[in-house]
Amino acid sequence: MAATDKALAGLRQMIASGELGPGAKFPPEPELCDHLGVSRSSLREAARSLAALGVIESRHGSGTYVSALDPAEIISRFSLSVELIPLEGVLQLLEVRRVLEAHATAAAAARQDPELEEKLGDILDKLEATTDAGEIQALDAEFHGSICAAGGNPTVTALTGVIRGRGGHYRIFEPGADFEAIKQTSDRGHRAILAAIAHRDPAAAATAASAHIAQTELWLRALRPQPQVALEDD
Amino acid sequence: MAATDKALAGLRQMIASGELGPGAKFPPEPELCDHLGVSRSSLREAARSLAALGVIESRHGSGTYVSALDPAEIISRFSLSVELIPLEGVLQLLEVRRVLEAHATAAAAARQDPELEEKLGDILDKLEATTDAGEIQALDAEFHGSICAAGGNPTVTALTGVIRGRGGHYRIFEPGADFEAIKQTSDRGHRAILAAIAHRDPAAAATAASAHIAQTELWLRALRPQPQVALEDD
DNA sequence: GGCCAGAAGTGGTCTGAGGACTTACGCTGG
DNA sequence: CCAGCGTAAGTCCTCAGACCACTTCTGGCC
Repeated sequence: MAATDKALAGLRQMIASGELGPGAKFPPEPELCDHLGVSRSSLREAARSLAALGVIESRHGSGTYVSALDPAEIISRFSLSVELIPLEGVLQLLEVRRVLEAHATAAAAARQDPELEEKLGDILDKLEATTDAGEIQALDAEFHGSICAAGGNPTVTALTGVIRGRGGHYRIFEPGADFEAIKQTSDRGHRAILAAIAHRDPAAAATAASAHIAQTELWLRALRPQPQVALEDD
Repeated sequence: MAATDKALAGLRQMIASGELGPGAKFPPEPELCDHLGVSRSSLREAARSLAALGVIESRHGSGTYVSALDPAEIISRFSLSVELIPLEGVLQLLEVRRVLEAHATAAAAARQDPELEEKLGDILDKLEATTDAGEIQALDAEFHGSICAAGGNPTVTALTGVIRGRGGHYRIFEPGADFEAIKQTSDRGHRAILAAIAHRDPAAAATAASAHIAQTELWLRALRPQPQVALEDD
């Protein structure tokens, strides 16, 4: 087995065996090198792999630690790769989002939470009042994200959030020929979701959310726009 | 910005900008170091991060390439981290699997595919005839995996597969007090799913799949067994 | 008791060298 | 001319050593 793979397997085994639980601290790098029988370069490359996957965290000057191993945090790491997926793959991911978000929206509707409804109403008021593409995207994310969070499963919230972020790179809401029509359809979809939640109707909420996201898929398939290339600074 | 982060951002930007598409080859490491203004160590650590996320692939002696950027392949990389998630997080993930697999099973039922039904029947015949834990797990994965594949969305298949693999580390099917009862309930659940698919009844298929996985969640919550610690060799 | 400076511990980065593997070229023999 | 093969170039992989940057703890000072 190659050196880096050996180090990778060793580090993972230390966690999988229970020797190191969430938040635990690894021995210093020189000690790990000795224990695993690899050079420091190879150990560090293996550690970078696990850090990229959200399994461990290196803190400069302090040490290397096992992460919380929380699935929501681990899934969030996927945005680094998902943001690079081409349109064809994004459409497959949007189906995942549609199914999961319909489920989460239904769960949110089953709850009795006036504060949530008020918050969602405020978001939609702002959303319907703006035509700025960036603001639309941010408010849309806040609307759907709040609903998913109310659904009660942080992992679902994280997964749908990553996919939503990827879709947002496409310029559906840039001013253009169909801007008004698209914006109105989108706004109506949001109101339908909120109405279903306010009526405590999980089935209607799921249907409304599913239809809303399916509409986004249709726009993407039809427009096939080029994604924005700019990446945020890390 | 730290050196490794600078290299990471640079590599991602080369892909995001469209300069390098799926399958494209990167310049040699020394050239990239010069271009990005970092040392080879830092560049290699950044490359390892992206390789762990399934975005790039380094081939010894050949070069470094952009991956196919296929969402199913990228999601498969998650098994490295998902396999380390503790039970509490696995339950959140199982809800994701339940929702997605119900959806995929419904899609499979909507198709008319006698070959699939025959294949699934054969798998269940073997599954009902064995009591070996490893064989049960393999056949169960083949059964559900075949159905998801028939659902038509490879990304859904990959995601459910990763989660199923994680759940399989728990020893539900180890011989014990409730082994017989659990096995019978599981077998009946599989037959119900197959029957719904054979009857071309998507709604029934979704319900059967959802109930089957929900049952697994209940067992996991009740038993809270310790996961097997052994990891497969890479 | 609180604050601050120094020291120890630890990860981050760079440089240089040699090894291992893949690929492509050109030679040889048919 | 073509197939087979060996060599050479190209590229990534691993190691070793040194130094830097950041965090944390300790001890003394006010």
